[in-house]
Amino acid sequence: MKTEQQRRPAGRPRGFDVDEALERALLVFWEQGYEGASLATLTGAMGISTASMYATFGNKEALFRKALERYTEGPSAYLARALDEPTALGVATAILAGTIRTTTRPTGPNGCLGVQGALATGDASSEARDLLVAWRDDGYTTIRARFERAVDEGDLPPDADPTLVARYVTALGYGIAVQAASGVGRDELQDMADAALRAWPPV
Amino acid sequence: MKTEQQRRPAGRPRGFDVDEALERALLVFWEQGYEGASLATLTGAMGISTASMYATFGNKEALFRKALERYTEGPSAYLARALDEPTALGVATAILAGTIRTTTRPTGPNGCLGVQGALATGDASSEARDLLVAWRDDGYTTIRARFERAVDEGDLPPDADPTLVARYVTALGYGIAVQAASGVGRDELQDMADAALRAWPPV
DNA sequence: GGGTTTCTGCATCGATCGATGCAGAAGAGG
DNA sequence: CCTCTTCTGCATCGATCGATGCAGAAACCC
Repeated sequence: MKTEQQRRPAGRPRGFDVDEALERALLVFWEQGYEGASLATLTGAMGISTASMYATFGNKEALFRKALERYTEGPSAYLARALDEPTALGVATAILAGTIRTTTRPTGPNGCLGVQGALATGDASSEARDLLVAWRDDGYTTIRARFERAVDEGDLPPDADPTLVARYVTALGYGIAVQAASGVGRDELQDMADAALRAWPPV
Repeated sequence: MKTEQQRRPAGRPRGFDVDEALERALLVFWEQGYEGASLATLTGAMGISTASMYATFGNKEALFRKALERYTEGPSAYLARALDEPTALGVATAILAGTIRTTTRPTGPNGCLGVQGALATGDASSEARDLLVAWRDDGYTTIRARFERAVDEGDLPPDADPTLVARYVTALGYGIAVQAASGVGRDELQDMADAALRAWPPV
């Protein structure tokens, strides 16, 4: 069994780099949201025509889905790494620090794509909204599972509620994202996060 | 000087109730956001024609502005009331409880209009986005001023930073709003808020 | 009831929305 | 070089976007 053998297609090869185009699209979705990002703006930033976009990615919703995957594995990868921290407090600290870093990058959009990408939408964009609801729920569930493990390991006290702790950290992360989208600076948010985790765990 | 004398206009009187129409528009904006709410959906929910909407409110952006004012004085009025609580902890508790109640109403949209109304938008809706940025900043500034007073009164310890405390409470409020928009239930959010304020103040 | 003023229903505006069709350009395989 | 496959540039699709013009309907003042 060949392992992901690159099948070389006949005919004219693609004239642009798919990864780079997707990155450009990601930045547009991140900054303007799913509904606010028009095809004209997207393809303009991607440097390709609408025909190439449809041939390569399918449609706007599929493009958004792939941009979100790229976001998860790129700017939002701090989450997966944070879960490897040895202690629950370390996990929470890393999550909030990563959130702050990603939502307040000096270059690039402020805020979190998973939050501001499609928080409230019209009927036409309900699929994108549901996609982000599932994305956020995935993140929460993963965090909660990590805190459940912490309770089992004795890292969190037996009376700590993983659900509650996960909701707490998640709420702080979302709150940081919204404030970052409003222009609040990195240092101020980090000071707040430090204080929020000084009393640990929340019970 | 007459005090707001109701000037009776000549001609055909308006055939609908302005307050009720604005309430309907508010609910649409709340649920679908500024960009997601089309004029057709808005006027349909308001029960009036586009001509009546434009004659009465101006345009979509002005309608949104008035809906936001109504939101501030209605569903979001808990904020102003919370500031009257005698202690800083009471203020924070009331803010979070009010946020949870408003963002998880059994009937009506979930979440907070000020957060999900226009968090990220395209260029065409940047005015609405800026309006909500200012709205959130207003709320934060008011809360911070209240905590500054609490420090002066000795209600908060001298080493407490009103800026940090206000950011903390605000972040939790936004986080609650995002989770409510994702469908998280009222009780679960209230348990989280209770735990978050058990260690008080954050320093 | 006449005159006046305002509101409303309908049609429609130009612009933009997301999405396609098509013909020619471009490059790989033979 | 020829053929074949794929990609790209351009034009354009129907639908919907926010926003208006206009004429008739309706209700107030006198």
